Amino acid sequence: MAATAVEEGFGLTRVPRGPEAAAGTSAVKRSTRAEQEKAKRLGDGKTARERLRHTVRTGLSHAKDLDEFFNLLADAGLQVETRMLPSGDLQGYKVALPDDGTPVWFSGSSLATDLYLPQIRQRLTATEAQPTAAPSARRHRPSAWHVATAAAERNPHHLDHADDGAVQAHLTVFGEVLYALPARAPALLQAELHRAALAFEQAVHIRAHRPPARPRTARRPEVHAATLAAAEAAGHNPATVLQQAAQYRTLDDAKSASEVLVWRIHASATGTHPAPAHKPHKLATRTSSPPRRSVSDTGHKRAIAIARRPSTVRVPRRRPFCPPLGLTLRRGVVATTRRLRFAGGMAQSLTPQALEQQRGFRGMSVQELAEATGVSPGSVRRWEAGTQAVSDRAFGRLLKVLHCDAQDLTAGERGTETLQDLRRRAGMSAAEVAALLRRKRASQGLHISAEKVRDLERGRPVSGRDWLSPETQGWVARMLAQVYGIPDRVVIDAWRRTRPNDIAPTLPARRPRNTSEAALTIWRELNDRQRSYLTCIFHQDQEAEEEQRQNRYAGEAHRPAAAWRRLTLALSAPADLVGFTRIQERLRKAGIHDPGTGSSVSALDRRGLITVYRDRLYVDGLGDIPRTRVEMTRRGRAVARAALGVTPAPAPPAALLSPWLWKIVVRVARAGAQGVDGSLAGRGPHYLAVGQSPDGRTPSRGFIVLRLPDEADHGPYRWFLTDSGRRHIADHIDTYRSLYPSVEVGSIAAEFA
DNA sequence: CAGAGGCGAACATAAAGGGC
DNA sequence: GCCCTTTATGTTCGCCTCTG
Repeated sequence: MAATAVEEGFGLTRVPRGPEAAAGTSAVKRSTRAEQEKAKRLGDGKTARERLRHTVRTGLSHAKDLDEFFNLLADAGLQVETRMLPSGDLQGYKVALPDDGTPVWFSGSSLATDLYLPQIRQRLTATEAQPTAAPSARRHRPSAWHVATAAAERNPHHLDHADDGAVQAHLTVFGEVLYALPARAPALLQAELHRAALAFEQAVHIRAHRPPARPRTARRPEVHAATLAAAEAAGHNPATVLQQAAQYRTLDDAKSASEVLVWRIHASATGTHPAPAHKPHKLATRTSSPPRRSVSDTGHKRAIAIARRPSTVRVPRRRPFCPPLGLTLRRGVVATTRRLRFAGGMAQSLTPQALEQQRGFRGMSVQELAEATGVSPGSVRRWEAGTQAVSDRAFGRLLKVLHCDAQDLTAGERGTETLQDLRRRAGMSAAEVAALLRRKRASQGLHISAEKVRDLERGRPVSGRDWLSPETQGWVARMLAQVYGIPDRVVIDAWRRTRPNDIAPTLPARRPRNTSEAALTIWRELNDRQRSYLTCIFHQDQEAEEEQRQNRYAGEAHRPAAAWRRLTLALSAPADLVGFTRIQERLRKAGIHDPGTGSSVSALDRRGLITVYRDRLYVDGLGDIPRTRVEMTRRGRAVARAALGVTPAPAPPAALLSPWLWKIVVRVARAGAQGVDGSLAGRGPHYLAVGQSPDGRTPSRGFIVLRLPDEADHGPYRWFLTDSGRRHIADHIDTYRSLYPSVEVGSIAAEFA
């Protein structure tokens, strides 16, 4: 029903083929099977055609004319060849990836219809013909980000009111903006923007045409998947997503307009900001709820089974959108919706349309996906039809094959994972995990079985006396992290979400490093002078490390170790002109009054305790003078520590936040129901917010979330604590207060104590 | 119009899940 | 740990659409 409405509303029925269909659209050309195989062989997620299409489109979006266009392609490292007519006019072009073998050429039209040379020429000409502002006005024009965002905000109006051609033009230009953005965006946003561009490319492709006189059912995967992609990728339809995006955060309240735009696009596409249940949904809502294990009146956890005999209830051929739980139409018959059992109970379940969309994006047929995933095509069809859940093992393989994140396939978001989600992502059954855990020494005595793993994941009491202690649970959490190949903190957070009423697991303390006898032996072999040098350099190194730590706490950007560990030892110039370096000062205090760069330094270098760098430094009045810099090696630090009896400061337990992130969490907690405004738009959200990821791979902590304030149904979104964040504060506030006394917790101390 | 490929449905079976 | 139930998956068949 919903699908029909969307299809009718947007004419998303079928894309005409052939040249007449291509005009004015950006229909992409699918990669051939051979190209996909080659990409797979090379361990590449993308085929050559996809890479070229992206690069060419990016170049086009930056170019003012054809010359610049070809120059940009060459600058991007592509091999470019043009064909000339006898008249001297350009006839066409072809491109190939930089390749040490025989280049495989693709003509522009074989990448996408809008990359055909006449189309490009037409577009560039049209761009040139645009009236431009007077030069004087340019000085005051708003930033490109503001312009782009404003254009995005106007798109809903165009979609609603403009004619078809104009709509297509707006969408094409917006798509080009999306392609151009990554080049200008901060590095951490580039991946998001790139994904948005790809999603939009698919969406625009099928928006182009009104339905033919005789409605037909889309059959081929690219057409159907793209239809869904349009709805799905853009939060179900382009008009709604853009309207919604415009209402999220105002540009003016954020430090970075680019982040706001990315946030808006991402939030619209993934439904990051679900309106509270009591409020009217502003997003084109997913009509599906993640299928959940139902609980009967008796409390007996038994799901309503999927019909084993579908002869009684015919499943419709197509269910583009998951029906709401409750009632749904099945070929004119009202029947109760059957809920999937989904092997994980509360696990984030696969969204059928998301799978179909991801498969469509990659141009894979059901057969191909089934082969790659190691299941039968029948299973893939049932997953996409929503009649069968994906097993834990198949889910993990699916993520690998589709090169996507769990959140791309499920309604779940990063930072909301349960223990079972983590296992499904790793593609393991409970029995496999139990077997792997049993092999670990730390699991001895725990008698880990698949049943205990399941009990743990369901929040049920785990049998066995040993399981009660937080220390044991900490060990289990760490072993799970090792088995799944993810950081401890991810498991700890998922553990707390899964078992909120338990005591938090305590991660095993880091073992104090033993003083190495080998290090002491090296120390004994040094003469007094060499020992003094090593000691002074070590102290200076530690001082630099502490300075660096303080700067980081103060919010300064991360600097690579090479930039601050390399210490200046000496300048070859009279001391009365250039003074002494800090290391030389230390050496003088230690009684070495001729602190030069001679044999002692070389001896330490030879033993691998320090690395010596020699270069020249320009000093006013003296010109270029030789400079000697030294950097301690790990071995050098170990020797100095062993000899001086210094034990490194214990690092905070892995599940705790850095002072910087703790400060953010405290700030959001202190704001309470008011929330914190968009000024939080730094890197913090990547580590802390639901739906984000610090590294594009592991989930964020999920401690804060951007949403409308309670009781508000419009206006700017603000940051609030999640339950997970609240629990984390309650679990660790005392530890944090002693670890980071400079972070003022204020009123929340009483609230969370 | 024939063949290929995609898809849904029906049935059989292996495996996971749950109760005791 | 056993046994029964439930569910995911494999296999096969027939229908539909597209392509040449």
